Amino acid sequence: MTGSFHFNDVLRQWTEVFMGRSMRDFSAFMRNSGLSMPQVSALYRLYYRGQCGVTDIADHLDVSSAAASQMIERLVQQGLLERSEDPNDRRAKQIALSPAGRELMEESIEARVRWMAELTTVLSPEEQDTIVAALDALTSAAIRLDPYSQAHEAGAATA
Amino acid sequence: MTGSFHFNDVLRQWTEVFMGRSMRDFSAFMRNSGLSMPQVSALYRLYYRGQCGVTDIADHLDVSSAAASQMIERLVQQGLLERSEDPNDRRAKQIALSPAGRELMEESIEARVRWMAELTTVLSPEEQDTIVAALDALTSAAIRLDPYSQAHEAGAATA
DNA sequence: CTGAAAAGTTAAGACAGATTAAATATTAAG
DNA sequence: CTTAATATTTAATCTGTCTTAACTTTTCAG
Repeated sequence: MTGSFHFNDVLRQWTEVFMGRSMRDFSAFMRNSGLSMPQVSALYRLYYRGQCGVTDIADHLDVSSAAASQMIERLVQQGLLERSEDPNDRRAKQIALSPAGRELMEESIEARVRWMAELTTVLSPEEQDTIVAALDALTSAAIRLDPYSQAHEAGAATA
Repeated sequence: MTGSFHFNDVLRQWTEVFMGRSMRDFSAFMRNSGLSMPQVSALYRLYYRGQCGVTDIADHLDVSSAAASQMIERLVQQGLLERSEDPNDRRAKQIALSPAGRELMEESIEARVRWMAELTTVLSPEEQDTIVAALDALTSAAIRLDPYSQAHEAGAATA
């Protein structure tokens, strides 16, 4: 049986290492893309939950709808978002990732995947198997505890 | 043998889930603490590598030293950093986390640890053991590939 | 139809953070 | 000692983001 002392110890070490690296890379990503934290947060929100309205973004970022509107406008001009009228309620706008915006999000996730993959190259096949099993278990646990963890599908539901 | 297709698939799913959650929490952390991305990045840099000069921070953030100086000034005023004269070179300043700053960093890491720990509560003891083994292997791989991944010790080197 | 509520945009003002250029203080070279 | 280089700060300016307030358009309740 693995003592819970050891367990938390391992968890903390991994988290420290992972966060240290992620922070560096993420900071560089933001500088390279010229995006601010609220902008990135909005893009991720759209990546994970799909299209939504200006007010949804504002609520998510905890800012006024005016602020969200302005920020979205800049992202639209940069070609990362698409804004269209909601056919069911013409007061509302539908905000969604543009193909370029989606690509940006995918690339930022891919960078993290690449790092993890690189780590495993220095590990034995047995350790790699262990990692697959562990991450698989963690993923399903995360989705069980918070179904919104799953990324939103890209294309429309072509029935 | 675990096929590499399966391996990358598992890696990507975990990364998506993990990043989605981290992004939400991290964004909230920044809003709650009132910090910007460059500020957080600077604080992490100091947490992981310890005290350094203004120019080091500037290089790390890829901004001018004037920008770093101004940003550090705000963080000093907020009580998160301490700035002192370098006794060996009185042109230079030594920037370090204040106790409050260190506490803030530790708390942000702790939040991530808690989330991971919470995930494991819905898993079996066997899965938990697998996770310990996997994260342990990943941590050592990360440190082997990039020794700077390890966090800097808090106290001075006594002895 | 009329008025209230809702969704978003626009405008004006404040602040953070970036840049460049100039200034200060200290160190290093000759 | 003088000059050049280094480390940081200050000033002026620009951009981005936030807020509040005012405004438009559309929806919904009577």
